[in-house]
Amino acid sequence: MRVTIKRIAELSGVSVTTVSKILNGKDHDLNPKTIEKVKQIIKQENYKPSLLAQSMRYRQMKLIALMLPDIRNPFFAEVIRGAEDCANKYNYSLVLCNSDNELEKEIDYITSLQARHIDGMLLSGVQIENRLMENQLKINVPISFIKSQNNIKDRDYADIIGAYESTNYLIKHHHENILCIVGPEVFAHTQRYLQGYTNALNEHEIELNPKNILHISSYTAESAYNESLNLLKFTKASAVCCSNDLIAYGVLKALRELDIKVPEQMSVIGYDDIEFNIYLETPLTSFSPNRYAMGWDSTINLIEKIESKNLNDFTNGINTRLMIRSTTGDKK
Amino acid sequence: MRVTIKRIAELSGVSVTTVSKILNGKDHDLNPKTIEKVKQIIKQENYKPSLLAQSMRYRQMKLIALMLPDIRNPFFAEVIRGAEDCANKYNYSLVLCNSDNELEKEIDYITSLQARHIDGMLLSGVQIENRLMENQLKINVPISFIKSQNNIKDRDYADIIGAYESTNYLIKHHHENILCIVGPEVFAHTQRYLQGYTNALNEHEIELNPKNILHISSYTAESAYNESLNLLKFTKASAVCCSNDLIAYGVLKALRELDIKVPEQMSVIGYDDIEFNIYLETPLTSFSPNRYAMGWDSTINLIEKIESKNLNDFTNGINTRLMIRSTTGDKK
DNA sequence: ACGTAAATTGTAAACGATTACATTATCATC
DNA sequence: GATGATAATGTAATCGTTTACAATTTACGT
Repeated sequence: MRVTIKRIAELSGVSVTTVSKILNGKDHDLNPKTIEKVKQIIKQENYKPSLLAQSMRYRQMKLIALMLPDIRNPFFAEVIRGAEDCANKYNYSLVLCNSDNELEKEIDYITSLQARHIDGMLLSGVQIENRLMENQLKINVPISFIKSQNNIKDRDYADIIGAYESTNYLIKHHHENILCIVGPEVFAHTQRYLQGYTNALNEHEIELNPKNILHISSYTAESAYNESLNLLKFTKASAVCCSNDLIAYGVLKALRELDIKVPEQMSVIGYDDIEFNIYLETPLTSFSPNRYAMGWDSTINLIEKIESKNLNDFTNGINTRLMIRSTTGDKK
Repeated sequence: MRVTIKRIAELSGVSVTTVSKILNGKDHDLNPKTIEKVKQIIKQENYKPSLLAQSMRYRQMKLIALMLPDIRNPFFAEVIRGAEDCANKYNYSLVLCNSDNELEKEIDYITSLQARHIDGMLLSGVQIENRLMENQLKINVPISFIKSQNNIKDRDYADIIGAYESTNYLIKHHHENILCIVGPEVFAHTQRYLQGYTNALNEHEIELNPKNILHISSYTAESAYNESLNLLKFTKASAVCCSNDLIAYGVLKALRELDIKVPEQMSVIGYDDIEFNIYLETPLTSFSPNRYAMGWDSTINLIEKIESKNLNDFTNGINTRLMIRSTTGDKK
């Protein structure tokens, strides 16, 4: 049986009010002797107030839900760490929700999470993201989208910048015919990546060739491998921008199979810069959005909304940049 | 303001009892008309009972804590998916706890999680694992260790089998001088891996050379790289067993740097078989413990303990096996 | 010895659900 | 129309906290 405040009160021979006051430091009007005695018993019984009962009173659970497509995408690991460390610092716990990119699952989660009295919600790469932003769907708790910077303008999304800088880099290295392989259109990330790609082309007055854009059916290496083989076989392009590293992995595998040399015949750029890039045959050039910071900052942002106050605890160095490794080179 | 059972009662002009009975299907003694009316209002108001209040009464939160060293280790992603899918099926949510291999953090978590009224705890690769198994530490909720099979005998741990089969495979391919690079001793996994390695050597009457065993300071590629360089430079061994894939990655990097060819001069075997293995330069031979099943089965095991009943919902195909790829070969 | 202010401590309601038990309504029967 | 059986609904306690407010005790001046 759990030790309750009532039991502590009994053992100390005082009322629960007194114990509660001591627990919450509101003991200015209490006899120091009483305080001493009660504290002693609390320690002795190793008593910890029930977060459940507290939540019941305060109507907040100190619980944040983190919804993402699939934790197996290594992109998320680092983001989650950032989010968890931050949540923890402010006494929140993180509940994990894998949506598998299924809209139905996402909506199911939202309903059941609200019954759970979560205090807020972190969203990354989920389909409802778009709907929520357009206010087509209502959630009665604060939400925060995981992106590389908070309080930023549309133009400053890391996805846009990343795609822009990647494409730009390739153009600077004399590539003109550049493929862009991205995930399904439903994702905000996909759309922003494409936008960055388009921006760069426009800036250099290169005409956008719709055939150079390939939407694959999911953000996995397998899809990318299967679905890009055909395009890569016949393309005249000399470079590819991939909207995440997993896609780049699939593409690299396909290129290997087609015996197209990287970077000699084809330059490849990923996005996310997951740890594994450095262990690859030819380490992958990739845009690094500082995922830990993304997780942390979005969480701070959320907690600020939940508690309606300024925490001023954002990471300072955002540090997004194109990590140039070995899959990219000058066009011959 | 949240819709409560009280509000539903008011709107329907009945008492909360009546509503509660209807919600819980205990409406056999209620007037069908009343039931209809109340159900209608529940739907209209989109009312969901508060899990919090229910937990308060039933004293269970439908919450399971999952503690592991670091989610960034890709080994865990698949395990977590298995655990989450299973938890979800039985209406539990998963709370994530990264312990960073710090005993202090682990113990902190345990205390704070109990205040949170978690119903049970899943543990994987944490230091307290040993202490708990030896009953040096008490937790007042059911716990379950994530391992490859439940209800199994000591000899059947996947770690032991994996190390045994890996070593065995190397011996069969004429290697006799085999290194074993493992993580810190505090981990149960480390100990079991070493045991499997030793078992295999014993079986073939190869004497164990203590110098062939290297404990590195953490389960990361970086540690492995830094701390194995020296050993690899001077060793006469022709093969290495690594107690996880990250270690193998570090070792591969070191070997590349030392210009030791894999598998011609050195065979390398990992453990975990993380997805990335197939994208490596020379895809890594690795023992695959079916991590999804590990997550799922351990969770079933836990929920069975929590609810004291048999769910009979274990995955059937455990399917652990040595995935032979390109980092291993015959000794010349 | 008594009133009063100050110092202590306690009572009870609230948070949102569930449920044993009590109460009220309905109706047939004598 | 009183009685009792049955059907339908409601009361109040409980889970573990917090807190506005009430109550009690103590100290002190007259």
